[in-house]
Amino acid sequence: MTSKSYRLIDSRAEIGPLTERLWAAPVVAIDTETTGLDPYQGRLRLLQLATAEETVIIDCFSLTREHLAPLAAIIASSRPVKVAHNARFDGKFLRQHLGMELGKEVGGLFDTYLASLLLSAGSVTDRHGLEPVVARYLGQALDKQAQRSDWTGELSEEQLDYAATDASILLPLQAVQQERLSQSDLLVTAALEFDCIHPLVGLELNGVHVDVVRWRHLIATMREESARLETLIESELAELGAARSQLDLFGHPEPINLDSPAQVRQALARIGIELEDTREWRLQRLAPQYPVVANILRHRHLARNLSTYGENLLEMINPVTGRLHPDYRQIGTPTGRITSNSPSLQQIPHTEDYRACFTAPAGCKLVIADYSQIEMRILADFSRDEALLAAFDRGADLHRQTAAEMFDLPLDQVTQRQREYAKGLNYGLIYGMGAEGLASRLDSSVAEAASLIERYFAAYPGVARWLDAAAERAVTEGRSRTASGRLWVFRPDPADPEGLSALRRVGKNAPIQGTASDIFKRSIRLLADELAGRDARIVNAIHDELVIEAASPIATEVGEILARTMVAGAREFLPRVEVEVDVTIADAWIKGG
DNA sequence: GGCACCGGCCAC
DNA sequence: AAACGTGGCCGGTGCC
Repeated sequence: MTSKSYRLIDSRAEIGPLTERLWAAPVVAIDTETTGLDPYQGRLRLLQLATAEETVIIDCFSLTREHLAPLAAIIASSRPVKVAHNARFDGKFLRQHLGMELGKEVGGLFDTYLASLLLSAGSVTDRHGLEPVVARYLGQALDKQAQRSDWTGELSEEQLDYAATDASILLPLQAVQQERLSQSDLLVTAALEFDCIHPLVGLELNGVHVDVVRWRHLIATMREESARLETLIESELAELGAARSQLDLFGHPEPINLDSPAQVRQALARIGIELEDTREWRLQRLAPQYPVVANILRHRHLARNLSTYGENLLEMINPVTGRLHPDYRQIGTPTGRITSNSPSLQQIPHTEDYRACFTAPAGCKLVIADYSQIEMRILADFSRDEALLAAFDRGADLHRQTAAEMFDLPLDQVTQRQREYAKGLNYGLIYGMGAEGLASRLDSSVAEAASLIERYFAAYPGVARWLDAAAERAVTEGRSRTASGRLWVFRPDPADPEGLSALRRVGKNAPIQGTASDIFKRSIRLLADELAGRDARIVNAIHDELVIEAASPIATEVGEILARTMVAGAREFLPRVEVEVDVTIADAWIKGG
């Protein structure tokens, strides 16, 4: 084991010579130990650095930010390459506690965690903690027991051993993964991902500003209506003869729990409505006929939003910053999408009542930019469909155009509702929605739906060919790649009778959704570099939308930078199609028309 | 009391 | 017949 040869550094005199030696190394492994997971509340305890020649452990309780300052340039630079396992975590603590910017320069990082995710190519069973990754690529056992130990006091020999090994093991791991990435043609995607780490560190540390007063008001309004509906529903059910025979301790009838689908189903059965389940679409059909069903739907909507967003969201506000700092998973899906949780800012309802609560702080504006119909444009580029490319060339709004065709209207007579409808249709059809699915959406016959689909694909024959070929490839090759080369190896369940059709659908979707991720990540990096040095920062990232908080005087300029940069990011992967970005400048997270 | 699963529904 | 793809998250429910 190399771990015995570490050196503990706790005097500033050693930093200068160490820095000199590190500059000479081609690769430096880096790891940190902290007293918690939150960079705003936890402290940085140790900083470990390893090269082929040596492993050092720096005691961050003994040495200050000023003492360690000589290391900052190495941490930020592209050479030596820094290797870390989940560098985003270390990057947050390094920036917050030492003012260092891990991976600031393009090409300066190799993340063994992200590399593992890419190499696993969408496997849902592979784990990616350092221990399983070291086992997988080095065939070596790693003891992670000390990870959750107390790092606040005097450190034991075991803890220091652990800290040193965690860093030094990254060097052979990186070497093996580098080779595997090369063999699997994943180097371009890996570089794309590694360059995205530094911006995401910024994104997480920045967090997003919430108007707490407004949020509380929203919750209170919803609570009132929810309570009113509860009483109303109870009495409506009673009138219809669905009162429960069970009585509580005081002899009152036990109210049904509207949060329980089973109880709702039973209550409806007692008034003569037999349902397989109580999903929204079923209840929706009964709502016009039964006021009580409409009320149940409304109540469910409120209850759901209250529980998912309500008070919970306020509890996640960081006590130090007063802002929300979601955890992002940089490769959150096999297609490469970023996901976020605690809270997931990616699923806040799109209605203004919610979004208006996410605001720009005093002196700032929010600059909101999203790609216009990016997946349809990717499809146009991939398929080279002439009609679709031409539509984007002349700046057409594709969803509007589809609506015009469907409803047989001139373009300028299409309503917002019809356009929204057509949007669902565009995305539904390209990802394999069948005639049955469309018929139920349209409330039409299957034959009518089938002829509509035929008409749709006749208008875009290149699209039909490409989708067919993509589905076929998924079946014959069992894998797909995005424009950057991101790989997803499909592992269909052989026992699933619908497995083949599901595979064909995902074969159509994966390259498109995945390329959108590639583009988005490239744009994040380009944008972060453009914003460096300006009073502006990325505060939210939602698949194809970026939200920037910018000092009011430069908001317009930032808007222009956003549009230009996002188009440039897309251009790298889409040589054939026009790309558009919609930009809104506002005081809250509400997009303009 | 923790865990896994389910029905249900929000986003893109 | 909700099979149109990717997620996260909630409360209810049943199990250990």
